[in-house]
Amino acid sequence: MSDREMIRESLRALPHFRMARSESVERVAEGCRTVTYGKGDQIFRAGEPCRGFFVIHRGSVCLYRLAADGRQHVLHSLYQGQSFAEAALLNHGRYPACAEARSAATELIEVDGAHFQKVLAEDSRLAPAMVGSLCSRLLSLVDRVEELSVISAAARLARFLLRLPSSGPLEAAEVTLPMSKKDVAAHLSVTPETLSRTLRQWKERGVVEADGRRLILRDLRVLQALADGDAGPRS
Amino acid sequence: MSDREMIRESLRALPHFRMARSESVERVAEGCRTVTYGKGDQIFRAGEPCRGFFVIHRGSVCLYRLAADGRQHVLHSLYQGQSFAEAALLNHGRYPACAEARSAATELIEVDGAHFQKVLAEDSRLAPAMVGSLCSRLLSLVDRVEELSVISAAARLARFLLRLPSSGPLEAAEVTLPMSKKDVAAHLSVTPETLSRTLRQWKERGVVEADGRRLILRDLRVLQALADGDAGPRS
DNA sequence: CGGTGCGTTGACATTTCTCAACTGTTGTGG
DNA sequence: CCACAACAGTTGAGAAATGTCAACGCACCG
Repeated sequence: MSDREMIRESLRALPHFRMARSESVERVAEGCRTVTYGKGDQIFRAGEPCRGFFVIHRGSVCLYRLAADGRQHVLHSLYQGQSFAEAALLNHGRYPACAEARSAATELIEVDGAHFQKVLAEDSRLAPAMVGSLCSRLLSLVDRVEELSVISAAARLARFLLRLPSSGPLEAAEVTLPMSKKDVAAHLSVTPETLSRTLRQWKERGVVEADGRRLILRDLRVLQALADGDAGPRS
Repeated sequence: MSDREMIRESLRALPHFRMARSESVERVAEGCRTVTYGKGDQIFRAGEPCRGFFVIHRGSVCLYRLAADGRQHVLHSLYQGQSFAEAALLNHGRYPACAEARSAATELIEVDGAHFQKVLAEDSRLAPAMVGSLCSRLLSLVDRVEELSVISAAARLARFLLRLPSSGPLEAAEVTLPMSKKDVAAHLSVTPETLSRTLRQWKERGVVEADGRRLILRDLRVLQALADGDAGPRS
């Protein structure tokens, strides 16, 4: 598959453009190029002027901010098929956070900002298509706000696990972590230590079994209760 | 001012429609009605089908979710001139949270969902105008996610105070809380006790002076450092 | 073989919440 | 006008959740 075709495919698969005419997508694709990053490479920094937005074709990316004390705080982890920085492009003109590749050979499609805005202005059917997906992004952020403000580390982890694609029988779903536990911890805004301890407790109670990144969820009911914010039995 | 005029005015002032043609706004206004709620009245509940979205003409509203144990968790506090539930309308068709009036005589404009979507589809200039404001809403949520995941209760309070409209000299800005301390606490996702204690500490250190809802910020530099996430001097 | 980094574990510090008590204010019905 | 209820706000004591620091095993990689 040529680069051009690949770009068209990836764009078409994006929620933003799923409702758009293929002609519109075609035009957007003209303003794209592919870029490849190595693990840990910085894609952009908070405050930089916004050249365009990105679609992940392969690999993974994380968005983070730097606190005053220099620590990274992960706002979002993104994977294949997701896009980021559109909101920045269509508003600020500046990136609100830093972005970094989290896998080796992370391949991104960079959509040129000026070109995209031109297409957006000229093609009257593109904007309505985007409104829907922006709203859905908005709602998922609302969920995240709730998660962070409301619920405990254990509940966040339970939710995370239950949302992973699972295989196996209903009463013993098997899931595989899509990233290292350290990164899972960062994604959930807890320390790796807390995550490790939480998992150990669950193992001791027979709620999960663990083997590296592969987990077997033995008691979905308990996990669901934890995810819903029930404190769960102490000690 | 007639109801119709009031509605037009309020809509025009909304970020969503600031870039829209006045003809578009006119059409949207046709599908609106005003509703008045008393303090504590429920506007809608999470999961209900979405009749439309709302603009606050007077008063205040909070959006919250109910945890499994029945406690309310505030996701957002909203005031005059703000709108809510558009994202729900343009996606789910269901409200993702509960909404409640927080002031007596809270007057809302209810924009009929079906009518609005019709206008959105027919008027090709409305959607582009909305894309911008949805993006800005998105960015403000990203900020909120960062706040909640990153920073301490004291830092959240410091940020909150520094963002309030202030009067007085630069070195002793005076601000007035826009709601009860209890509600401020809920907005910041801390308990009223924690808020009270934090303020007391600051008073003892001479950083702020307090008189009910009126606060004098005596040391903006310290507050700014706290807001930036510096831990600040212990004890 | 030695280094690097993840994951785990323990001891401890810190932050924040919970529960309970008490105060002061406000609004209401008698 | 007063007694009283209701509620915001404050304070204290103690518990719970989570983070910090340090140590160690283990796998992977040059």
